[in-house]
Parts: sequence; structure tokens; C-alpha cells
Amino acid sequence: MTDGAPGSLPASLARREGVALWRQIQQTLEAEIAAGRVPPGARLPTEAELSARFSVNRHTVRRAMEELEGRGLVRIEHGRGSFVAEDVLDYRLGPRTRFSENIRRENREPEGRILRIAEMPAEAALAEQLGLRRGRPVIVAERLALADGRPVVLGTHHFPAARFPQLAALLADNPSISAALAACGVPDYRRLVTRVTARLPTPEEAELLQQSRSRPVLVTEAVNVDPEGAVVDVTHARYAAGRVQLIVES
Amino acid sequence: MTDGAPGSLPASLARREGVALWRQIQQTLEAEIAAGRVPPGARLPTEAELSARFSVNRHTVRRAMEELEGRGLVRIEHGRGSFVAEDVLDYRLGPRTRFSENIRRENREPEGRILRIAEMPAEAALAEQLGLRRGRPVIVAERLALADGRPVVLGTHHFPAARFPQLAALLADNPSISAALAACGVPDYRRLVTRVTARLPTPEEAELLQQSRSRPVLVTEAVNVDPEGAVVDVTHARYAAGRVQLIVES
DNA sequence: GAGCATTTGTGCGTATGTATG
DNA sequence: ACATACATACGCACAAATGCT
Repeated sequence: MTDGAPGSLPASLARREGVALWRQIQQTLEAEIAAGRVPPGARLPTEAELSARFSVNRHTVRRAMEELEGRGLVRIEHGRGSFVAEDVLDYRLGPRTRFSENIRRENREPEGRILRIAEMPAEAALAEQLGLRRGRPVIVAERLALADGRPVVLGTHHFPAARFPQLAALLADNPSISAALAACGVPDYRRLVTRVTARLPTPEEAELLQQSRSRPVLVTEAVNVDPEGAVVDVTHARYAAGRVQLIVES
Repeated sequence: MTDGAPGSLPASLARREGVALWRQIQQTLEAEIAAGRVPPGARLPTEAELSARFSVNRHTVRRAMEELEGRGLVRIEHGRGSFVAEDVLDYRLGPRTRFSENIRRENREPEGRILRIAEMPAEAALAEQLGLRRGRPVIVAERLALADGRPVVLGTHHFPAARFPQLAALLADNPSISAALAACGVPDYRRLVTRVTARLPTPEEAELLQQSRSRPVLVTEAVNVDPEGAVVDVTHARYAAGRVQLIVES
């Protein structure tokens, strides 16, 4: 770069006017991003530079940046800098939701990684959802799904162990849930209900999803049934809200 | 008060062990809440008390509390204190989604308040969704919907003005969207698609939803069509994620 | 309404830790 | 090893909202 900083208005702030300084900074930066003065993916000035520009303490800049990150406008990386956020992926939720199809439809490369498989007795609430008696064995599989190598969703799947004895072995071999179920004699299944909420992620979730802790996750809970109506899978999934948008087709 | 604080384990922290102090505090409080040591709705100790208990600076306690609030476990009120979070409302999304029916099904009292009605030319993206030509007049109605007096969702509705000339007047009189559309000759309509994301709220959204700024909102974008398939309404809604859970029925 | 104590919110200055390149 | 840049933590001061007198 031959010339000065990008977006170099000094932007003086109104002190003691009822609006917090950090909020004025957040709004200024937000406007500059929206105006395209800093394009998606581009790096923002460092906290030190911003605190100089606005003549405030670095803490005050950090507060503004945290807000922007939580709102999905920027991404902060430890030791590297802050960057303007990029694209989002459309993820269709419907009776026939399958992860890989969903990702391929968007011209991205799907990938699945099984993080953990365990067998444990069903808790009361889970047993009821699965249509089992409490304490019956359940296979719990934790799986991270990615698109083009970037984490998109972290899913915890619960299967009735009695019905699918070889499921754990199958999943260890091939991380596709639908392939594993097909091999267990369930070539087709359908999603009954999905519950959706949002919250901030736990540290583990943030880590696995490679997402900041101040960015929300979309949380879904889904029940899948076979053509006869028997429950084959109860899934608790956490989507990186900054990278996906769920599409519900009625 | 005659006796000591509730939940009075001093809970010493591990310093310089790789885990941030604020996170240890957050985990301790989270565990105590989960264990029911502080029941839903109950008040937590003040920041000053907590910083004394954990022997840390008040900022450090505040960081932990912010995290808990963002995760939906506590609610912080300026000048009053912090409280353990309470119940959530199930909100069904489906082809026949109607706010008041939805709320009554949960045995709560629905209420709607029109905040703003305006007519303006359609932006490119909106025009396409509504099936109009760009620049055609659109009625924009902003509406806050409540259950038992507590804000649940903030919706921005967009109607083709040419088709519904008296809609603004009708809504000013009665905040029910379905009633207004019925009076305009659309007794029935159906939801086509819904897009769902999550992000932190803007200050205005947080204010209107009476929600903290560090708690996410669920954002939906829906398209409603009449029985002939013509688009009657494009809605952008923001739900208080701490108070609702969206239920998608496939 | 005025005044006051309590409690959360904002901001500064400083120091040190930790990840990245 | 070193510089850069973000992360955590302390201490202090004052602002703003609330509730009580």
C-alpha cells in the first residue's frame, strides 16, 4: 500500500452525550463496513490503531469489536487481527434433510468427522423421545460436519442400540449417518420435528466449530423416524450461526 | 438479613493454570444454578459480593456474568441485580403459523402493538420476493408481539400496497395481521419458506424486546402466499432467543 | 419531588499472558 | 529469539438506573 490507512476519517466521538463511546465506535465501524470501505475478508486496523484513531483506551475499542463480532460482522483471531466477515451457507431443513446433499447443492464439498462414539443408558427425556424404556442402551455419536473444510455443524446423534448393534462400527468406518442407517436396514427416514433456539456456544463448541465465543450458535433438536414411524435417531445439533442460515420449507 | 450469603462455598480459583479466572467463575456459577442452589427467578449475589467471594476484580465477575447471560442462564438488570433465567415458550413454525393461536396454545395471553406503519418504494430484493417491480409501493408495518405482557417477537411486515390499499388503516385499528388480511379479502394464507439465523440484537431490538444486548435473537425471514400462490406478505422477524424456542414441523 | 444508598454500566491506565508469524 | 496483536486481570473513578426514605 502506498497511501495511508483505509477508511481514515478520524471520526471524533461525542463524549458525555448519553451514548457510550464503545457504541459510537461500533456504529462508525459498522457503517464503514456496510459502505464497503472495508471489503469482506479484509483486515481491519489493529486495536491499537483504532484506539489511537478514536482517542480512547484499547478496552473501549475491544468492547466495540466484541459487539461487531457477536453480530456477525467481523471475525477476531487471536494474535492475527480482525477481519470483515464473509459469506453464509444456506442449509435446508425439511423432512428429507441430509447433510451431504445439502452441502453439494451449494456447490461445496461435504465432509464428516466422527469425534466420539459411546454407548450409554438412556436418560428419562431421551428414552421417551426414542420410544424406549429408561435405561435402555443408546448409541451416542458426536460428529462434526464441514463444508469445504470449514466446520458448519456439530451434531450429537442418539440411536437405539438394540435395533442397530453394528452402527458404532459402521460409523467408525464411514462418517455418513444415512449410509450407516442404510446398512442397518433403514434405507429411508424422515424428520418429524425440529426445535430451534439460539445461544452463545460453550467453549468446546466454539473450539470445534472454529468460531468465536461471542458468536451465537443455532441449536436444533430433531427426531428422525423410519417409514413405519419408529424413531431411529434423535439429534441435537449446533450450527455456526455466522456461517449458516437454516431454510425451513413448509 | 441475619445470616450469610446463599450458596456460600468460597470456591477458590486456580490461578495461572491455563484457564481464565472469569471462565472458572462462570463454570462455578453455572454448576450452582444447574444444581438448583439458586432457583429460577431468584436473585444472584451482587457483583461486589461475587468479586469478594472469588477474590477477583469486579470486571472479572462481570465477564463471567456476561457469558452466563449470553448463554441464557441469567438475566442482568441495570440498577437492580442479576437473576436466574426462567421458562421458555414453544413457538410453532409451519404453513399455517398465526401468532395468537400459537400463544394461546401455550395458555398465554397474546398481544400485538403496531410500532410504525409506512409506505415506501420496494428495494430490489424485496420487490423480487413480493413479485413486484422495483420501486412499487410497499406497506411496511413494524409490530411487537407479546405473550402475557412480555415481548416475544419483533416483526417487520411488507405488503404490496397496490393490492391492499386500506391495510395501513386496518392495522392501526387492530394489530392482528391475519384479521387485517382477512378484511382485505385474504381469509387464508400460507407460509412458503422461512429462513432462520441467529445474531446479537441491535440496541433498538434489545430495547424493544426487553432483552439484554448480549443475548442472541433468532432471526426469521418468511414469505406468505395466498391460496392462488400470490405473495401477500414478506416478514422479517426477530425472536427473543431467551424466551422462545421455534418448533418446525415437517 | 428531593435525596440517598445500592447496583450495574462505562472508561482509563497499567501489567502481564499467549498465539502468530 | 523477537516483534506484533489479541486476551486476561487489577484498581480506580464516575455515570446511570433503581428503589427506598
